[in-house]
Amino acid sequence: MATARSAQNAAEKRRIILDAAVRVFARQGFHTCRVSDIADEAGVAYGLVYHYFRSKDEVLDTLFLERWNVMLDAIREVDGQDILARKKLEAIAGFIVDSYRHDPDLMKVIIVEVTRAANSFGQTHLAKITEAYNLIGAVVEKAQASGEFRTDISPQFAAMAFYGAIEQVLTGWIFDSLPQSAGGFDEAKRLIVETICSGLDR
Amino acid sequence: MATARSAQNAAEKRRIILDAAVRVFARQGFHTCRVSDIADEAGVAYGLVYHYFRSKDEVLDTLFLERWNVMLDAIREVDGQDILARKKLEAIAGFIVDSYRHDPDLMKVIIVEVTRAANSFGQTHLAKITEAYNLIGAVVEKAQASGEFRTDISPQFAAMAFYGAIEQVLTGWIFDSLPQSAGGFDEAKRLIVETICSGLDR
DNA sequence: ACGTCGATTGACTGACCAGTCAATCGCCAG
DNA sequence: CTGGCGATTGACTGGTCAGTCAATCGACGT
Repeated sequence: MATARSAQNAAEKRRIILDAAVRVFARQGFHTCRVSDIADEAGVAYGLVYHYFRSKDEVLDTLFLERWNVMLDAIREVDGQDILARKKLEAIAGFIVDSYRHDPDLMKVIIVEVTRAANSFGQTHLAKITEAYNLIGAVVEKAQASGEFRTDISPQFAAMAFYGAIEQVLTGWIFDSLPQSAGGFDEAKRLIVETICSGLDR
Repeated sequence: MATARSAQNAAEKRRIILDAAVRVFARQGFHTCRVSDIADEAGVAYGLVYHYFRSKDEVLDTLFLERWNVMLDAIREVDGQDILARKKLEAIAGFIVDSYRHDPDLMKVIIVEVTRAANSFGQTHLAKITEAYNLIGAVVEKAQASGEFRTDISPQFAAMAFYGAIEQVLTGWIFDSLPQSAGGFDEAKRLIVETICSGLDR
């Protein structure tokens, strides 16, 4: 039966190209790399990239949306749980940090080429990106309503501060402005949440 | 006397091109715009851009370094004062927010095209960017030594969280993910410092 | 007047690269 | 075996632009 096996092969090839693209984008950057670099890295012919994707852009779009949707689902799932907001923020920060630990190249691409590049690609995905801020904002808002968080900081601001802190730490790791010590990942989760929830004051 | 007047004219022309570049970069992004767009916006001939700058890159480099050095000096100046660290952070956040208020286009270019694009341009300026983190880290470190800040959060982390929060808020304004209300700028300074120093907990 | 020299012009070139497409491959059904 | 069809190939095209350069301008000193 041709259909099933070839469908599987097709999906595998597509994945091979996507994975190669992650490595190439992470190494050279989206703008600086050529489509032929992706093809070479994947070990396929130039034209095959265009068999599986409409354009170079679509490759990056796919990578971003795949991962970002997983993250949005994770945040929604966490928010549905009946736990303290601080625990929710810990889980969210943990998810993002673990994403980086598990596949630093992919996270580098998403952050550097999409999230932090709202001018070019981010523009297309601005709504999706903003969705994350809104979900985090909702966590904060509920915590304010329940009395867990103070109410004189707008949830949207709090969300930006929280997400910004995480992204800055990842960016620091990505570009070696911040040392990645051995047990640094778990330490990082704690420090981020601790800073945002309890503050630096003694 | 030719020298003085022409030197002034030259400096003015250079400035006209730089200012035009800010508008063009902010509107279209560095990668997407052409050098001819800058020349058109400045009302000069294409070739003149290359009389004043070695390359398109050098135009962006100049814009970034001009502003970033001012900021580094401002941070150093603030840190030299004998005030609470919280006041120092307020002054630093205030300086950055005011920079945005005063020239949103320039800040957009610096953040979007350099600071948050460490892959392409940021790589060149990584050392300069990191210098800011280190200066902020030093503020925190001293505050820990004096007992003003808790000592279980590394100064480097705190600096990243603080700077990340600010940059994320500016990015939110830049791309309209975050509403810029009328008195929002001063409110923003307060909220950022309040969040990082005192935390969200009630 | 006139010569000099930096400022200014914009047409042109060379390189680069995304995307196309006609040709070939190879798997499977009949 | 064979025909069909999707997968795969990679040479080629068209368009885009950064950067060059020879020509012109014009301010100023003599």
